[in-house]
Amino acid sequence: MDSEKLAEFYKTLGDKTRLRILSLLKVDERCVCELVEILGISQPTVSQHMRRLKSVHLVKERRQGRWVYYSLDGSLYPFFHSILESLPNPKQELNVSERKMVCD
Amino acid sequence: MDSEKLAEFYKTLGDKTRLRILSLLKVDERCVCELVEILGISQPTVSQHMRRLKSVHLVKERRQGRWVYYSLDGSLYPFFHSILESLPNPKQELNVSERKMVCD
DNA sequence: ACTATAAATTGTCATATGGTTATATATGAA
DNA sequence: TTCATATATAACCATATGACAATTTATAGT
Repeated sequence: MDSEKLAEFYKTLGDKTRLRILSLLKVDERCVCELVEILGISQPTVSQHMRRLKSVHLVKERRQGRWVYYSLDGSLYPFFHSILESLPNPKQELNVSERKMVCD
Repeated sequence: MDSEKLAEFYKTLGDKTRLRILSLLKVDERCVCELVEILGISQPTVSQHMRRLKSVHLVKERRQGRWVYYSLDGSLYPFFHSILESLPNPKQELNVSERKMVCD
């Protein structure tokens, strides 16, 4: 991978909201509307972030009815698991019942 | 590390020029004036990049006379070596004699 | 076909970024 | 001290970015 593409990749990681999204996707796939609720930002903003994450193949999408579910897709990056490990735990992002589901 | 600081770290990596600098420092420490010549950008621009790289502890500096030599300092990051490995080879950045020195 | 809902796109705005030139600071040599 | 050189900082500018509201597109259900 050349500097240009690699920089694009890191630039995509260089945003607090996108890191939070990746943290959440570590736990489970999510549709846009779920992310909107959990993150407390507007739907278009989430969609833009997902587009960007998708453009560097950090996530992939799965359409199911009206919903588009996003999940991690780091297959391109040999060091992707290192990056994932470095992400903060998403527990605090989730509400009580979700957190319970994650941690049980 | 929280999302905020981690994003700052990746944002610092998210620039082509800074990645080129890190590639070069993989080979050996460099002073600012060397980087100016190799990279073909102005001295203030290099200094700004070095300040930013230093601010997230990706490089450290060593003053020697009038020169400030910068070298890698990824001690903070457990996955730093993974990131370094992903950097493109800096050979093409260097001129013939430098390349010879690096590769011999 | 009509309605409702999920997601994507567009337009706009404030701020951040990466480059430049000009200037200031720091160090070594004469 | 004076001069030369290496580096840092400041001021500026064009472009990129991340947020929002408004709109469009897509899909499911009635």
